[in-house]
Amino acid sequence: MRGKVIAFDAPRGSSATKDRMLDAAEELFMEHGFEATSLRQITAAADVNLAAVNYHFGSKEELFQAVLTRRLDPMNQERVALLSRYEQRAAPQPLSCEKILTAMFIPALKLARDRDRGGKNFLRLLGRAYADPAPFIRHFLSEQYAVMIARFKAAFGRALPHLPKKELTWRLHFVMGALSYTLAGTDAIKLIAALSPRDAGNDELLLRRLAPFLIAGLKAPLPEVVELDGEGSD
Amino acid sequence: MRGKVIAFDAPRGSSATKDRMLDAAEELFMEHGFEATSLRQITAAADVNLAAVNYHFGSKEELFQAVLTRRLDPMNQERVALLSRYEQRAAPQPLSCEKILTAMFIPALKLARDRDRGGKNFLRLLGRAYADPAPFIRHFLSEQYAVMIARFKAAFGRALPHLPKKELTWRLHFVMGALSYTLAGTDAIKLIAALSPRDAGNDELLLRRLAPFLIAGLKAPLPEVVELDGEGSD
DNA sequence: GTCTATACCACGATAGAC
DNA sequence: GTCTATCGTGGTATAGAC
Repeated sequence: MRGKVIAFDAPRGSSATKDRMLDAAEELFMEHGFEATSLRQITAAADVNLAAVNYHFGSKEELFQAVLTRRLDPMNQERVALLSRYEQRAAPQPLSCEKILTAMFIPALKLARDRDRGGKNFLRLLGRAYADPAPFIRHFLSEQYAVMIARFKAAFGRALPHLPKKELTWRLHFVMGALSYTLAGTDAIKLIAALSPRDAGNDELLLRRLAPFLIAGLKAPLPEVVELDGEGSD
Repeated sequence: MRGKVIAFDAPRGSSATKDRMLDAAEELFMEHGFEATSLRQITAAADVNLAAVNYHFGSKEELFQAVLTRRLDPMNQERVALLSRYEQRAAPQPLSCEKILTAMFIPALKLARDRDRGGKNFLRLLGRAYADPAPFIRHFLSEQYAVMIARFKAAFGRALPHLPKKELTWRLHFVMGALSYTLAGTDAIKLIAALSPRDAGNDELLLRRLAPFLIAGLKAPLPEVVELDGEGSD
């Protein structure tokens, strides 16, 4: 049973067991978060021994990273590829903010719709991870996103030439924050269900509402030097 | 529940112990998050016995809620009070989005600056809690925020009369998300440090950059063809 | 190389002595 | 009110079976 009988030219040994662990871990991490999921739950669900996690991945943290990388890496590569395709098509003119944001959203949507593997709940896991206090998660994600973010930042810079670099950095940070938070939300899911029950679980609607909000924010006038607390109560 | 009636001006014995626990818990929860902080750390820092947490608060979860309530409740009450004051002053005209957002931000800033109590790091804890997967945290926060959010939603509704209610609900969700995420971020802190080292730890600058972004998003044009029903909404 | 059984220490919670 | 002792469960490490 747990022998890995691999037909054909399947790669060396580990893949069947490792994949079962990754699948089980992904599902449980999505449901309960990182800290609240125990290795005993994961290994029981995957029908492997408790020690298998440590053998194949080294630790619970590394298992978590492997779960994220498996889908995140291809998605970010696709984002960059899509952006490049759009740019070549529009050349020599720079892309619009709308188009750039589309290049970010479409691969995320594609992942959300891939029900076979992970499906939309993976985005929730990702959004949560993005706000997790654990230092190893933040560090890992910022490395995963570094290349993609730099690429999109350059594209937005061309689309918004009047915007100082500093300001663009901030606004991209806000964009990523709003996106992560929105995708992470159980709140968002409840909102969809409450506002239009027929569309519950429809991430496309969610992103279509988010996009104009973010684009307007990116194009917003520069902050004025106004006293925020110049309001005289007492 | 263990009803503990606190006297008016003579919080005798127990209060000191509870406050020490709250202070220690706040600091440690801020640093490591809820799950990653152990009661043994907290009780050691507060110099009380391990069982004291369970005696005074009932559980780790209830201690966490007590930590949040202590500062969150006054802050949200202040937000509502400030909004009412602005509205009375501007009557009969509705408040601008800028002014409404200011009423949200100022009490947060005030809390951030109150170094004696918690200081700015409390906002980080709050932002994290807002994205935490634990159901009890989400449930608790949505109750804490319910009144305040409803009040501000009505105000924004008057400021943006052309915006359908559904859309406003979504955009307020995005606003809260971006705000929480931004305040939660260690990333944001690093960003400040990287972009303008002299202003590291200055939350006011952060919010002053965030405000125009959010206001533009709130005023953004409606998303195209969102309704699949074909029914006119709102 | 893979996998299993098991031991280890830290965690949250609680009962009962003082 | 406070403390000690203890229980069940958590992540991790390792010795040895296949």
